[in-house]
Amino acid sequence: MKKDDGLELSGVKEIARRANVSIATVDRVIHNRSGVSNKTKNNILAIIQELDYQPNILARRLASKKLFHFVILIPAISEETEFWKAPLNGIEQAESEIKQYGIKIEKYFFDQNDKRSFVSQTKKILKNKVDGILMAPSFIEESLEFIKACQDLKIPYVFINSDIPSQDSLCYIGPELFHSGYLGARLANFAIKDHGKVLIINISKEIDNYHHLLRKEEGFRAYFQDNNKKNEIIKADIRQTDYNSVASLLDELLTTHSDIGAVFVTNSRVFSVAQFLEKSSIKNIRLIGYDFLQENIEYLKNDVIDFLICQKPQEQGYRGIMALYQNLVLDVAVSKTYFMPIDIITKENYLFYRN
Amino acid sequence: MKKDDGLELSGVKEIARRANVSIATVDRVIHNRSGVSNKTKNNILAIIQELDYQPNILARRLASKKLFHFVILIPAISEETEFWKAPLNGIEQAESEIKQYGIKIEKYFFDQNDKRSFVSQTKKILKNKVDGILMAPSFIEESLEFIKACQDLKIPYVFINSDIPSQDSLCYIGPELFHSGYLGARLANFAIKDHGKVLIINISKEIDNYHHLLRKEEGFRAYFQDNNKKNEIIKADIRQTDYNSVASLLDELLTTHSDIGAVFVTNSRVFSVAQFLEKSSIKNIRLIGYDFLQENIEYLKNDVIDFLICQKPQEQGYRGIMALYQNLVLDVAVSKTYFMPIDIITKENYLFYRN
DNA sequence: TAATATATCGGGTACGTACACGTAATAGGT
DNA sequence: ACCTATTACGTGTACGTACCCGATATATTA
Repeated sequence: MKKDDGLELSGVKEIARRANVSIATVDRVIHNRSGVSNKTKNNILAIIQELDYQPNILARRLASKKLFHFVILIPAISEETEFWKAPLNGIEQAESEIKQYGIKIEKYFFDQNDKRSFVSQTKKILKNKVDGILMAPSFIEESLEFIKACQDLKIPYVFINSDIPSQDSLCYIGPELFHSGYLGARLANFAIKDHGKVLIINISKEIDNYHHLLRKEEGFRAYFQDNNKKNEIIKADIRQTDYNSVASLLDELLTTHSDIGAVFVTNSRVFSVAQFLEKSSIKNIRLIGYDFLQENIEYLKNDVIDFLICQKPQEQGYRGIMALYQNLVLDVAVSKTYFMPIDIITKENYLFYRN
Repeated sequence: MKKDDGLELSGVKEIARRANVSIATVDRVIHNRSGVSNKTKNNILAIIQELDYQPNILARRLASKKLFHFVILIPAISEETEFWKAPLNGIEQAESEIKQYGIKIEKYFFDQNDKRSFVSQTKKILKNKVDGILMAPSFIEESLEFIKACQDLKIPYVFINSDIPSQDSLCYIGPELFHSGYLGARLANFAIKDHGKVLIINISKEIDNYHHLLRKEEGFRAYFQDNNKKNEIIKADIRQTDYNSVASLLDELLTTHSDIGAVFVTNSRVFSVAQFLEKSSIKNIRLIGYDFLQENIEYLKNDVIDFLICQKPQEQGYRGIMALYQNLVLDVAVSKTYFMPIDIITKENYLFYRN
């Protein structure tokens, strides 16, 4: 059985036939190149409309010698946290799917605790030919500077995992932080009902990521307010991310406040809190945190962590690359924001979770 | 910048050059066609190995006149439940992505309450040329008959949403039912703690889908057993799916058992239970059920339903078609089972859920 | 008027693969 | 020895698009 069974004609050849011109002329119109009179151009455009011509991507990519250079700029996978391993996996999955279409992905990593590494990587990036960028704009000031350069060079960029709104990015792919915190509060409330205090902990070394955590905190508080919950909310910031610092602060907090029923950790470092609770044999405190990390999963299995909220970091990476691909290669419009689902992971469903 | 910047040669042409034969001979070897001496064949195979030759899918699909016919056989979207709308959406999304690669999808639907419609559709399917099938094996006996015919015709088939194990399907894509019920129990227990009875309700007209629900029930009970929960579990089967039947049975049950704390409905018909609870102004019963249907979401918003468990039916459809595509067109191996994640949907995160 | 520039277009080849067809060499049969 | 089959290849065209290179016609300039 052959492809043309349906006897539908289309393609540049048919357009050329109808317009009584050559294929080359049709091609010029399609690519908006010069060398075509307005009359024939309009005629051809009309025929394209009429036929609802869809270019054959296969033939297009095969014939085109153009090679697309995509660049990613994300935090390196540190010993501190392997969070960024997941987006990288997604990026590599996308890469393997589209590399045969003439797309090359250059990978740049920076140290989350060092702005200068971010800046120096951005400099390197712009030394080469770049068609599109997928980046995590962790440092706001430095990111703004970088995207200004990109705008001048007319290089489109996609934000991943955290957003800088109204910066004319091609799109943002990542969590909606407010509702993420809001859900965290619901889970906390579910766990302890209306009794006991709840503790919010931000564990972050870098002040720049802080607005991130704050937005989650807002959502968290909003839930208790919206639902008229009277639980007292206590907040703690921890700038030193090592275990000992976390432990000593927790120790202090738990002696001051005897009736804490639940702890909400606003990022993936919930495992260090879990470690403390386990070591201290504290079992009457419910714990909620973020991200499908191996360490966190272990405590989820132990019932030390009750809920993990996760937003498919791997899919974020995958979709980020695909957004560039669809926009630049397939010339398809992509939606400005793609909020990831806010997934709830428990001991009972983690086995089936796809990061 | 051109594609061949990397100066890497490959492709049949290069293989032919190295083997000192023509392209056609290489092509014969690649497609395992006859007309090549063992000596040259082995030589060419060795070179292919050495070069790690990856055929160019673009050129392959462009040059090939072969048209793939995929068939889907799933329940029709009934007024009773729009559940199958989601998988169909996923199928159509996949279709739009791969139709340009010479793939056509023929859609067959059957009535979930009528085995004969299933059988008659299977007969129709086999009248035409079919390269692969995506089906929901709702009726076991009839499905077994059908896939026997498929095996004879060497047509690969993918199961979706429910499985018939050890039937040599290309793969199964759908939920793992036991853990799904297990999670339901955890959520129920979370909602009512250790007090009160829990009620399991199977609402299903067709006895054939019943094993489905039973497996979930097993998981549900297992949770309570594993965790030494003493809550009494009451079970109810409802064969008449109309609201009045459901309502009258619930009425009866709730008068007999005064202290029911939570209800677990094993499928998407949880909305009818919700409707009853709302109409009866019963607020002290927590409700857990299945699937992201508009009706269910409304009750989720009203706080009548507490949790919905959902397993991405749309993605199931998408992945089902893609599994066929990858296996038949790209000649890539696909894993035998792909269990969908078991997602928890609440009032706080439903806005961001991707079905 | 002739030379030259510019605008408008067509011919033809290439991308990497599939496959129909032709051809040469060998084998087997009479 | 001749004819026929069979085996083992090579040649060439097609898929739909991109784009180089030229050809022709018209406009501009000296």
